[in-house]
Amino acid sequence: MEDLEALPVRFPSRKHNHSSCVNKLLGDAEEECRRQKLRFTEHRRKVLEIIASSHKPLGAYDILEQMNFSGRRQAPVVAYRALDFLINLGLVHRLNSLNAFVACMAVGEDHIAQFLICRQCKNVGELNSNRVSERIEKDAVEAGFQVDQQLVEIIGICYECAESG
Amino acid sequence: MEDLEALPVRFPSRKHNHSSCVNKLLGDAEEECRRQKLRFTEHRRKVLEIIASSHKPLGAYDILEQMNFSGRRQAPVVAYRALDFLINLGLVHRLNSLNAFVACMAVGEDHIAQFLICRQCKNVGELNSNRVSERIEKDAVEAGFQVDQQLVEIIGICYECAESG
DNA sequence: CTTTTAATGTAATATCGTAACAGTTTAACT
DNA sequence: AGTTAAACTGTTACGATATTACATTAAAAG
Repeated sequence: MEDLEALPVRFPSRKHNHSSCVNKLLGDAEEECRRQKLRFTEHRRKVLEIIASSHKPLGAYDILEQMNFSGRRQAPVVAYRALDFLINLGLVHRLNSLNAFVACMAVGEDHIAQFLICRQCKNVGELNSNRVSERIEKDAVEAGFQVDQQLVEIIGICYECAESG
Repeated sequence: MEDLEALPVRFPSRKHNHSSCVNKLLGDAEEECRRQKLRFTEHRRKVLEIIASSHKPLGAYDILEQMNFSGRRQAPVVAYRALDFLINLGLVHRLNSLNAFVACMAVGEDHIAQFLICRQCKNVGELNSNRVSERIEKDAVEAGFQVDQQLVEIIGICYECAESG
């Protein structure tokens, strides 16, 4: 499967280093907020940090649990508010099939997010295939439908889980 | 837009007659249950009837409300059990983006369901494009991912809503 | 007709998400 | 700086969605 290494987008490997994801995302967030004159507050930073530290989707209440930095238990709405903000900024995606959230792996690439969800290791990758989104757009139009938003979530097994049985 | 009339699959028109949908679906259900030696009980029939009577997605609790035929309020689990059964049989689909359910419009056609959800009239159609599902399959494989299940939900405006402003 | 499997009834509870509103901080503008 | 407007936070309560557990009943298979 060596040839796959050359592909532009690939399911994230288990070995890969998350801390670089986190740093990149936090940097992107800061820059984007500066540009749009939005406030990158502590809650928002913390939530992004938590989400970015894993490629496994996290539920809002999982995130909430990890927000106890001041010893206090936060109300759910705190997590949801930060998530809404980050989603609007395109830094976080919501997985509708799991009621869960993942960090965006393609910030600034102007993509229509499409997700690959491994049901074994639970990691999530982004497919983000223009060929898929264009095909959807064309076929929908043929069916008499004008597309605003596409939701593509693909459940299966990633190559690493497939290899390790 | 007359030429669209010739298309094999099209977003369901407002004018179209639901009672034929209901009858067809109930017939399919009975036949399928006979074939697989499964029981098509009252709850299951009722839930299918309720869902099939509309192309608008219904939440489990909406369905539950309409199940008060014996004057008694049923417990949520009653609706969920029937829904699970019908989904396994392929007679009902779940819309993850809405936490809601619709009747299948292509029973027995061996399709991978893809949904068109009109955000104005709330009706739902099925796109069920093989070109889309094959494109997804191919691109996922290229990304090192083996597909088990595809989830495609497309939000937008149907042609009738678009025409009427 | 008895055994086993499937379905139901019922209560309780888990999980996910939002509304409402008072209080505080920040930015923007005199 | 002082004032105002906008955005963010804290807190409580609640609404919406979904599942677990277990006792009971009904149906099918032997």
